[in-house]
Amino acid sequence: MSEECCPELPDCCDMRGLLSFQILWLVSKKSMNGQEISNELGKRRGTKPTPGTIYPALKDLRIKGSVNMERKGRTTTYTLTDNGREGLEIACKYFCNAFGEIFQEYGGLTTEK
Amino acid sequence: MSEECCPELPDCCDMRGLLSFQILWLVSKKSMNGQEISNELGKRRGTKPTPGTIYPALKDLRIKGSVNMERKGRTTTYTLTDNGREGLEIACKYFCNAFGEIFQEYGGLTTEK
DNA sequence: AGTTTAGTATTGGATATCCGATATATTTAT
DNA sequence: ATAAATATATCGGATATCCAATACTAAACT
Repeated sequence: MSEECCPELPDCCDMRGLLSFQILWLVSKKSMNGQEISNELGKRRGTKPTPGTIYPALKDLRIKGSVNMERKGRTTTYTLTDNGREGLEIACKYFCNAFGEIFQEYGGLTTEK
Repeated sequence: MSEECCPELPDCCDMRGLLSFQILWLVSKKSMNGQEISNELGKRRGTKPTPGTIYPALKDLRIKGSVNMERKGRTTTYTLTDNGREGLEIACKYFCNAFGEIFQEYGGLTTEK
């Protein structure tokens, strides 16, 4: 088996969305560059976002003031701003309120394999 | 206080997405008409989707074969198809794999108020 | 020096999700 | 019968999210 599980994409409904939210969540755990963020997203979503997806998203988050960019040589490190951390708190509340029941009812079933 | 909590929308990131997934989840619990589905979404998201949001989404799900429509008088009742139920299972797996950690780390904190 | 690789970035095109506005049909109320 | 309310539906416009393709820069390699 591979190192991480490989979630299949359903054909019943669209699973896009919440990319910027998930980026903020990941960056809140650890400041990372674009490739590292893409890798973390790939682990969770099954497919790594392409450059045309991830870099515009990061640019928007910078414009919103949610993350800082610091370029050093070849890589750009993204760090959560204070503003971003406050917003993320609200976003997590919103997210858990909207989707929490799905985990409570379904989430526990997949861990016991 | 009001009957349901009122999640605030963050300004740090976009919280759109997964509408069709959430509709399938709701309909899997109970066949409903458009207004009932909108009301359930409103409870979870804080704002009810407008007709311009919900009806095109339901139409797409019907075209995909995930739900059936049955019009009776003024209302149209939406029911999950077998195909939709299979897809929803996959979608839940995908969703929990992608976002589960956020609940595990954050979700429990909001229930104790 | 020259080549390759890694990381970043933009462009163009597609789709889903959002709203506000408008419209229609059915039911209920007057 | 008429009016009001309910439920459904479409249209136009905006934005986020997705990909494929292309391009650029800095580092590493030969």
